[in-house]
Amino acid sequence: MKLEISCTRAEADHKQLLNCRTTIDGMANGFDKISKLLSISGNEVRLKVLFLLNMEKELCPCDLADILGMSVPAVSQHIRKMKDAGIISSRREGQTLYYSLNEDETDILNSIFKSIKLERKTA
Amino acid sequence: MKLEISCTRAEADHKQLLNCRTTIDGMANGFDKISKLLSISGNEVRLKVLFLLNMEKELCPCDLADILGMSVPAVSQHIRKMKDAGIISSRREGQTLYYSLNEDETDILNSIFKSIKLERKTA
DNA sequence: TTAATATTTAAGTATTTGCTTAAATAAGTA
DNA sequence: TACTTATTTAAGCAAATACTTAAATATTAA
Repeated sequence: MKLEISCTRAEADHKQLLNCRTTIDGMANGFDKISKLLSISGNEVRLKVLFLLNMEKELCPCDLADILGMSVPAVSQHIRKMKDAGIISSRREGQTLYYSLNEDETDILNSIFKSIKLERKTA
Repeated sequence: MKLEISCTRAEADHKQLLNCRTTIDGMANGFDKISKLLSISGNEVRLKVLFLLNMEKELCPCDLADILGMSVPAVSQHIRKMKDAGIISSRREGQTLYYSLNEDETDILNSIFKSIKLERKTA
C-alpha cells in the first residue's frame, strides 16, 4: 500500500494526482453510501424485486418467490439485505409481511428503472 | 424451483402475479444488462475509478493506483472488468495506456456521479 | 391447545470476489 | 543487444455471495 506519488511517467501531473486524491477523500461518505446501494441493486434477483416493488407498490415474500420462480428463503435473504440497507420497509397484515420501497433521496433507482424499461424498447 | 403459482393467501391476486411474471420475463435483457452494469459499479474501488475517469477524461493504471493508494495489479484487474463490460476503453501512448469512459447510452452513470457529488454537500 | 400458514433464521456448501506476489508482455532507451 | 518502465496476466488464498435444506418464530384458526 503505497501512499506517496510513485508514477514516474514524465507526463504524470503530480498536482492533478494530488487534487484527485483530495477530491476522492473528501467524498468518502458518498462513495461508501452509493457503492453500497449499487452493490445491493447489482444482483439480478434484487434488481427485479426492487423493480417489482416500484411497479406494484407492495408485495409479500411469497408473491415475490412465485413471480421470480425461486424459494421463499432465498427471496427472504435478499429482502433482508435490502431492508438492512434501508432501501425497503415492511408492513404487517396478519401473517403476511408486505414490503415496499422507501423514499429514494438519490433518484438513482428511478434512473435505473427507466433504463431497464428503455432497454426493452431498443433491444 | 417451483414454477406454478403457489401462494395460498386469500389476498394473493393470481392475475397480478402472472402479469408480474410476464413483465419481468419480457425485460430479461434489460435486467441482465443493467444488473451487470450495477454490479460493476457497486464496488467502491471501481466506482471511484469511474468517477475519476469522468472527472479527468483519461487516466493510466499507474495514476489510478497512486490516487487510490493501491497496487497497480489490483487496479489493473478492476480495469479489466470494466473494459470487458464495455464501460471503458484504452488508448496507447508509448508505454502508457490511457483509459476513458465510453459513451453511456443509459445515463445511469451520470445519475450516479450526480448523487455522489450531492452526498458531499448534504453529509 | 393443536395445527396450519407466512416468514425468518441458521447451517452447510459451491461459487465468486478482490486482493497478494511473481512472472509475462510490450514499448522505449542506452 | 540489454535494461528500464508500464501494464497485464497468472496463481494462490481469505472473505463474501447466494443458494439449499431444516429448524425456529409469529400469527391465525380450529
